[in-house]
Amino acid sequence: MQGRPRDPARDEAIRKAALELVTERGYRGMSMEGVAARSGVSKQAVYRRYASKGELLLDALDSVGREVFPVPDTGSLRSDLLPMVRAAFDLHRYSDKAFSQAVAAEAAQGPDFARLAVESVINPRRDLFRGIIARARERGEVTCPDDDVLIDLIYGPMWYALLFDFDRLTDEYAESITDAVLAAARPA
Amino acid sequence: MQGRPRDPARDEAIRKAALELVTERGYRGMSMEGVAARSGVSKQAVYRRYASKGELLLDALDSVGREVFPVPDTGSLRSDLLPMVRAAFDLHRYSDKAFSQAVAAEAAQGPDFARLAVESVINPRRDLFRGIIARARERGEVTCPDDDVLIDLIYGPMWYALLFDFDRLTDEYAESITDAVLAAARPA
Amino acid sequence: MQGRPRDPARDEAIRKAALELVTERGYRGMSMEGVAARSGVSKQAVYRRYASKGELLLDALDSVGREVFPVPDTGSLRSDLLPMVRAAFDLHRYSDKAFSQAVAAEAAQGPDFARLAVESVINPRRDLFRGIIARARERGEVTCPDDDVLIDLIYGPMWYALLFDFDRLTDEYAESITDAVLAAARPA
Amino acid sequence: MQGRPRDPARDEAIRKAALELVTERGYRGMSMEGVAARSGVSKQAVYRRYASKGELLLDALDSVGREVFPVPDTGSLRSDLLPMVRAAFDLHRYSDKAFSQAVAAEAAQGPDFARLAVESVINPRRDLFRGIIARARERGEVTCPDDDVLIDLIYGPMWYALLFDFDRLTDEYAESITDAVLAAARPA
DNA sequence: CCTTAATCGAGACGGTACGTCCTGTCTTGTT
DNA sequence: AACAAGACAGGACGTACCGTCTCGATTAAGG
Repeated sequence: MQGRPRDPARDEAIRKAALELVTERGYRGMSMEGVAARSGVSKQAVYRRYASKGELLLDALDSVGREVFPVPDTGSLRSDLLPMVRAAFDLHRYSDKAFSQAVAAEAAQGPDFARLAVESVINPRRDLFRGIIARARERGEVTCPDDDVLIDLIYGPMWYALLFDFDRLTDEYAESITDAVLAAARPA
Repeated sequence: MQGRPRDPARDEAIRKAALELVTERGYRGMSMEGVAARSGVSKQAVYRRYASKGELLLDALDSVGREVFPVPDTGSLRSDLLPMVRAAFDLHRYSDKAFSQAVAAEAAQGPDFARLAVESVINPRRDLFRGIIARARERGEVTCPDDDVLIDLIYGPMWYALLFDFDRLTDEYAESITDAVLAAARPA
Repeated sequence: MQGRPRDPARDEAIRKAALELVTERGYRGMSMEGVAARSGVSKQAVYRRYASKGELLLDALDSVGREVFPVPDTGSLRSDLLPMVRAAFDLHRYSDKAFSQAVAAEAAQGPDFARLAVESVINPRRDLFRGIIARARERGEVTCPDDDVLIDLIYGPMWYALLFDFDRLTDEYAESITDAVLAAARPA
Repeated sequence: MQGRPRDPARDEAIRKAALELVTERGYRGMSMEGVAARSGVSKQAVYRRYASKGELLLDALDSVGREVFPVPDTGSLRSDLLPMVRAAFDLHRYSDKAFSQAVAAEAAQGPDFARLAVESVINPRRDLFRGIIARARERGEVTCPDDDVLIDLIYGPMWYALLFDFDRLTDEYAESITDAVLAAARPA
């Protein structure tokens, strides 16, 4: 037997409240208590779904209609990469900033959440770049052995900027980073 | 000035307790309350010295006998860079890991601490690389216009790994990153 | 009437669980939740039968095979009374202690349950003594006008001892109380 | 060293709130949370003073200006006893009813509080009668060996009536009980 | 030498959030 | 209908820190 099913409307309300709170007031301002209050849901209903603030955070993040960014395939690594990097930086510079900082805050507080975040947020995003790099490698545009290092060169600086609130994720910066990746991909 | 002077022994005890707690129990396990208790000092004595957990964190970090790493000057960018990157990665992989993660956690929670951390920890460390790069530029080893991007290529991936608890800050990784910086420094 | 009839096995299981819990863990340890869990019955099934913890308590109490104590008729008030008082004290001193204390706790918390308890537990027990006293009155052993006062002299001290956990309900005490009742029944 | 002293005004406010709540809403309506809220004091401040609802209850009870009832000494047991019994019944019939029922409820829920209550409330009240009985014994008005039984004959029925919400603590009842005590004190 | 003023410990204080438990109701699908 | 399962709002529980605030007791430097 399976009992009364969870009310999807509540799922929704909880995620919405979490998103709002984290956006408006940052990581510190999003409490389980606050989420319950704002969503008009009992604390139990929140804890039934999420054992911790972190889980809720990730699920809320997931549920945001991650509009799929079409991975480009132009035949040139640079022109494939640049718009992707720009899009990533833009996203984290504006709409997702508070959110990503919350993820960073939680991740830095313990490996449990870190693992979770890697699985559900970090890796999927990294994967977007793997196809591009693989194709470029076939074309001979990439000779360095390790794809992951190249991806680290993109996301590393991005999270670094997010973490310390550098106001650096501009289009020019995206270009600089892209060029660095290109250089590293095919070292002299 | 008059009145009873602050007891330096207490300064020390507080920093020590903070370090111990953050090392043993991570960011979450270091509370002002706990620091006071462990150091055998009153809460007031802590707050008199540090307005916030963050300030204490940074000061404790500062006070760790930052044994000055002698910045090398070998005449070649690669051989200057590599030991520095290795040392940085090593430090954050072992002794300073919990501590740096605490800094990350706090920084991600608000711009106030982020600014503070940049000033007292992030920038000084970046500066270590500036001299190296400047000398290399004079020798013609660096043609890319922006030093900061190069430094981001080092520290970005490092903090990224710290943040999400990647176990990646090995010597090989230091070499990969160094090579990427070299390639980016003098793009084809 | 239509629909599925109630399962008597569940009636039984519920009462049993209630008795066990109240005996093992006292009033505090008997929750509707706990009863449902222990009896392997849904909470709804419990609430369908009993609107409140109190009702369940009383019904469970009732259902305990109240082995009927044969009311004596020896021709003398004292020898009728004494075994009855002893039996009552004994019962509440041992097997029924936790249970009666639970009834007391619930009764003290509101007049609703108090009324219920009086009806289903208190009065029936008082009635046991009425016949004895009536017969004694006919024999001229009782001259005081009010039977109820005499019964209060028995049960009052008993519940008082139960309430404040006096360890006083011994056989000697039963004798003392009986003698007091006798004296009060035919005052000088 | 002894730190900041507790604010007596808060002591007072807490007790007052507890009294009000228990009077207005009964035992069930008095929660630690509610007391804190009504008294405008933090929950901590309440828990710092009282480890449990019971302790607070007793202290609040104690603090009520128990106007000392002058123990009479008229030379006759009956005329000493009657006003005392009347006063006791009256008190518990009116002003103290909710309060005493709360004490009963808590006492019935566990021996810890029961012991506490006996010590601070039950025994002191019993002691009021000891002097009277002792004097009467000297005068030869009391021949029964045990004072405690006589006192049980008074307080037993009283708490019994309180517990099950009998509306019986009238002046006539006080007289009946007094006469019963007299009879029991000097049995034929 | 004797104020004067900041320090010290201890710990109270109002808050806020934590995560758990129970109450009594309700909503599923199953029997 | 009753049933198991379990979601639900609400409310209380007792605990932990936060940062501020009294206390009375030191502890130096400056008058």
